[in-house]
Amino acid sequence: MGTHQAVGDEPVSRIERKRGRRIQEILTAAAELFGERGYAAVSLEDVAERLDVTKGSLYYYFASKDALGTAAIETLGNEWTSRLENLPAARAGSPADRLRALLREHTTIAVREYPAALGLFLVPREWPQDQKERIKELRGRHDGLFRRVVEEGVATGEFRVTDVGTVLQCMHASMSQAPVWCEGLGGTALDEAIDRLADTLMMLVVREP
Amino acid sequence: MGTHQAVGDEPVSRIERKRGRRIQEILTAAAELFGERGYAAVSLEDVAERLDVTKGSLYYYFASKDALGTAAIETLGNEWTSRLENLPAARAGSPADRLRALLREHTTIAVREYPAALGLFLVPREWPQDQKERIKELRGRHDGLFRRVVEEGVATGEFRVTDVGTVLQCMHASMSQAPVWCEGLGGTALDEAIDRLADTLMMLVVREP
Amino acid sequence: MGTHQAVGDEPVSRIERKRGRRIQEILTAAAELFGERGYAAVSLEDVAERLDVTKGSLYYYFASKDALGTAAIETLGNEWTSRLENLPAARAGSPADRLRALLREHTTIAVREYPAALGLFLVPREWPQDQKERIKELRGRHDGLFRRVVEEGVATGEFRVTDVGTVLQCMHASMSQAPVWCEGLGGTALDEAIDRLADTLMMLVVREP
Amino acid sequence: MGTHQAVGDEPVSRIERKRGRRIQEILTAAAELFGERGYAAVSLEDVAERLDVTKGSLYYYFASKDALGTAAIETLGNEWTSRLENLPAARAGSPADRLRALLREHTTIAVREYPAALGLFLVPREWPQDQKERIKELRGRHDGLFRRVVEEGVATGEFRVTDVGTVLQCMHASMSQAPVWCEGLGGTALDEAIDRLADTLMMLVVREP
DNA sequence: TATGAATGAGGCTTCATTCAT
DNA sequence: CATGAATGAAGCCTCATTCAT
Repeated sequence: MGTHQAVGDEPVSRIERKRGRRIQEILTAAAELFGERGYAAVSLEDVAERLDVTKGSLYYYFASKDALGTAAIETLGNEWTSRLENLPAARAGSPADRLRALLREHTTIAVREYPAALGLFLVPREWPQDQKERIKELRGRHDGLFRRVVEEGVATGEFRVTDVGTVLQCMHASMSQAPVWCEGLGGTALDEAIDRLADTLMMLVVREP
Repeated sequence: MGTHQAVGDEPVSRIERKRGRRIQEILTAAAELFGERGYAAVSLEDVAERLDVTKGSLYYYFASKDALGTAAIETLGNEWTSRLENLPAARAGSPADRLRALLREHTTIAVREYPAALGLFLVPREWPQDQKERIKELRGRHDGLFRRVVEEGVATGEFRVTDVGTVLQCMHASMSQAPVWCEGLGGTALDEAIDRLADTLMMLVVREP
Repeated sequence: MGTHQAVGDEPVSRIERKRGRRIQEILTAAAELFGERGYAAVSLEDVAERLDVTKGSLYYYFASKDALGTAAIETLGNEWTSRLENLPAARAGSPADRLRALLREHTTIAVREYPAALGLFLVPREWPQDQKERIKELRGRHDGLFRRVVEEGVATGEFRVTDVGTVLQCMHASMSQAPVWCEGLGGTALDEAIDRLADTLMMLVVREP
Repeated sequence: MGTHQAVGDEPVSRIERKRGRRIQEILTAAAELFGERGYAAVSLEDVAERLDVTKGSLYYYFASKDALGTAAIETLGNEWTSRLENLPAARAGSPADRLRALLREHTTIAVREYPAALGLFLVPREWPQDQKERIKELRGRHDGLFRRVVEEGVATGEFRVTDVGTVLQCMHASMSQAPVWCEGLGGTALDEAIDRLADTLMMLVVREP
């Protein structure tokens, strides 16, 4: 049975496109749920219910819960990174402007669209060993984005940092927790909170006049 | 009978002291495991095994897994906070010195002694509602320690911050992730990593000359 | 998904009819066992074994042991009452004839078909509170059958009773114990025992010439 | 260790008398609880708690829960029977008067003092096989009391019955359920209910003028 | 493809029982 | 005698997984 390639590269036939779309739906639902409650606390029944299908159907697309989990993270990570990569404000301007844009966008996505899914990257503790590797890879690519900007700022003398790696870790950790702090906030208050976070994190690369 | 009071005030008789000690053993083991893998991913079997007893025995001391979880967090949080409160270097000197001392000690405890337990405070997502309240309380007391120093520094003009609340959140989030980054580090490398983290986080309150 | 509605109104599709049949099988087995040994003394393992399935399967149809218990009683009670309601001999003739017919049929069902299940109605002591209400309702409907005949007999002067309610209670209690006395009896002896019981209970409404 | 004779004949030494008294306390508590909730639903913890001792202590007096159960029933049955045997009104007068006195007293004990314990005799279904035998014996002796009076009444022509055995069964069954009907009744209402029951059951031996 | 059904392992919890002190 | 502690089997329940249709 031609099953379980899951996240293939390019769907070709109409039927495969449909399959690809279905997979995306599943992954989206799964990512949301895993993010909301954590991997262990989500059952396939939960995922199936959100999609209005039966548990069994999921196995047509994914070989196991673990496989679904891995793929969900992967999809999520890729989409996220792509959005940051394609953010216009992050591609031009001074390193400071670009970094702030990245920080704001990243936090906004976290808080607005995947209010919980960020925990997935942050807390690989509860994931099976297999997935941990995958997650680290994804984070690598993700971090690369920020790293390039920071290093460029350092190179141009615009930034001054204690240690690039540590700074990036702090940024990531802080943004990942944003959905938790911001729980319950909305509208303007939320925007302001995001701004405050970005401003605060910019302090980590600050170069005083 | 005399079961399930768990975290009583002060044990009196010899027998009660013994009981208290046993409870502490259990709580330590539980806190470690919950911290390592998350609440949902830890079974009572796991806890029991680490203590080399049978599952059933745990129920002699705790009425349920939830009760054990709550107590584990509570104990851990209290001990942690106490240690920070009693840290000599955190009680005298300039706000900057005291803050750095707190940051280093907090991170050291996290990395060295409870390499995993910090996640408990950080990720309340997956905890039953009951516990969430408790965790928030504990964090409040914990955060208060840092907050006082930061606010004092701001008052004296020694610190300059974007926003006290946000700064504290970032500090906490960052330190909580330290055990994950530091996984595998040891000896001098570990000390240096902790130093780097403290230095980096000090940037958040920096007052330029 | 389509789980746990258990005792729906009328099955429609073929698949739902099949589900309904399965549910009935389970309920029958459960009612028998609960009746034989009492609610608390029966494990789902017992029920499953009698059906030659695994414990877990039962949860596909019933959300809990309590739910199964409630449904078992409900089904049993309804079926029982229906059979009495539709008994030809209980719908025509003098009250005395009809009452004796009811007594005999009721006892026969108890002894022959649900040799044990009667205890379910009789001993609500050990049932969770929820079920107690349900049981009382069922008994109400059930008792109504007998009550109508007795009251009619009293109205026509054919019967003379001390107190209708008390008489009904005695009848019910006595018939419910019949399976216990009759344990081991068979064939003619059993028929005679049932006759004797009916005759004896008729004494409770006797009107002397 | 000289344990587990449990219900010995005559205690001799002071120490054995004390032991005997303790045993009686335990048996009383146990009988009450078993009667209230049924054998399976009562834990030794429950029994111990009512006596304000620890579970373990019970094993000094009884070898097992089953042994305790058997002994509890035995004690209860014996006491009950003795009280009926010694009832003045049941030892003199016409069979009718004596029978009515027995019925009333029996029901009164059931409802007033052991509001639930009667079920123990009535529903041996849920008891381990061992106990069933014992219970049947006890019931035999118990029934003998009623039987003698009924048979005497029949012999003198004062009573007319369909069948002595059946009549006795009905009486017993009906009285055993009394605590259930009477649940919630009190004072005069309770007395009246008991009277009604006795009057109703007297119908079973009625000899019309 | 999808579903309804079933399975079996594992998790939480209770409880009769044992035993050192 | 009595207790505190521990055990292990058994019970309820969940859930990932499989499979016939």
